[in-house]
Parts: sequence; structure tokens; C-alpha cells
Amino acid sequence: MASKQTKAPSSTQELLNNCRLLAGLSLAELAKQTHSTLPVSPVHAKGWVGQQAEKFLGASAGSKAEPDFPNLGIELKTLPLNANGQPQESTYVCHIQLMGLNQQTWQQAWVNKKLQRVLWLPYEASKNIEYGKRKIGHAILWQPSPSQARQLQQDWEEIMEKLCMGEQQQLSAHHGQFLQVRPKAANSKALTKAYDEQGKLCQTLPLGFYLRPDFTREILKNSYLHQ
DNA sequence: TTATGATCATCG
DNA sequence: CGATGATCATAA
Repeated sequence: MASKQTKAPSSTQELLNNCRLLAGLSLAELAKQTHSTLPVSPVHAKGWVGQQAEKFLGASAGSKAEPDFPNLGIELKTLPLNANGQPQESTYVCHIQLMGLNQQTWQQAWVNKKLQRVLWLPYEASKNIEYGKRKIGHAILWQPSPSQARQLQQDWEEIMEKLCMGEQQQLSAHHGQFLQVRPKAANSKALTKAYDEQGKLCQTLPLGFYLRPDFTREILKNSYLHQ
């Protein structure tokens, strides 16, 4: 008998236990659990599953730049799976502060801190399945392996080299093997402050860090091997 | 506006 | 048909 969870978990074990209550639920059932309405169209509810998962699991609400479970240092990410059970989209990690990125090390980088411990919550996102009938899977608590951490740092350094030179205009999603940079804004006309190549203040398209699907596919694959 | 939660939709 | 660039919703 599952019931609505809204209290922040005080331990990792409690969080994982709560995740077991979610496993196997359809999105329609999730809506009931969180006393929410199932969106009619996912087109206008892009972050809905993630937000309901936060609500159910007691993640700290809002848009604060801190982990979803601050006391546990755990970040929650939903992982949309295609008909073959593979991640079908990239994963947004965080916004990039173009104004405060000089002399940052990988250890200090917000994108790195966010990826220290991630609770992945896979769910069926195939459009072959009616939205309300798509089911949630078993959560995976993940930490980057030494190899993964190395790969991420390598991508980050390549990207930061350009960002710190004010070359954000020349950056595209083509850079980085696993970690990439893409626009993160309401639309293509949105602007945020940055420095240009001459070090002058300028306005530019806001960017965010994303993980390519290949990276999350590997996480999912490894989790099966360890079950 | 800056953050969070992401997926959409077009193009190569 | 996968990836890139664009877009949608919400909070503070």
C-alpha cells in the first residue's frame, strides 16, 4: 500500500525504499500519488515526470542550484527510455554561469559536483505507449567510475577552454564526447551576460551542460550487470 | 532573469 | 533516424 511521500528522506536507504514504491507505477498512478493531474499532452509538460518524482520522493522543491537531496548529496534525474529500453534523450545537467567561470577547476565545477551521486529513475517514454500507461522503472544510484570521471573531466576541459576565452559563439553541441554544451533558454532569442573574445561584456544565448545518451546508456547497461 | 524540470522538432 | 538547436513549464 503505497502512499504519497513528501517528507525529505533522512538517509539514502530511506530514499531507495521510497523509490521501490515508484517502481512499476504508471504515470497515471504517479499522478494520483502526488495528487496531480496527468497532463493531456506531454508537449506542454516536458518536465512533468521529473517534477512529480521530486514531489513523491521529497526532494527540495524549486530552482535552487543545489542537489535535490542536499543532506544526502544526491541529484535526481529521470531517464526516458525508448521502445528498446534505452535512453532516448540527452540529460540536462545544469546551467552554465558564463560570468563566473574563470579559473575554475574540475573539482570546483558545479557540473562535476552535480554528477558525484545521481539517482537515475528510468521510465518508459516511447510514443508507442499511451502517456498515462508509461511505467516507471527501478531507480539506479550511480557514482562515476574513475574512467567515467576522467572522460567527463576531459570534455569539460575542452569546453571550458573555449568558454574562458569568450568563444561561446563558436561552441556547439558537437564538442565533447559525453558532456556537451547546448542552448538552455526559453527560446533562441533569450540572452544572458558574458564576455566576448576581447574580454568585453556582451549578450549571448544561455547555455547548459548535457550528457549524451551514449553516456547514460552505459550507466544503464552497467546497472543490469550488477543486479 | 536565472535557475530548475526536461522533451520537441527539424535537419543532415 | 539520431543529434543539434529550439522550445515548454514553473519558481523565486
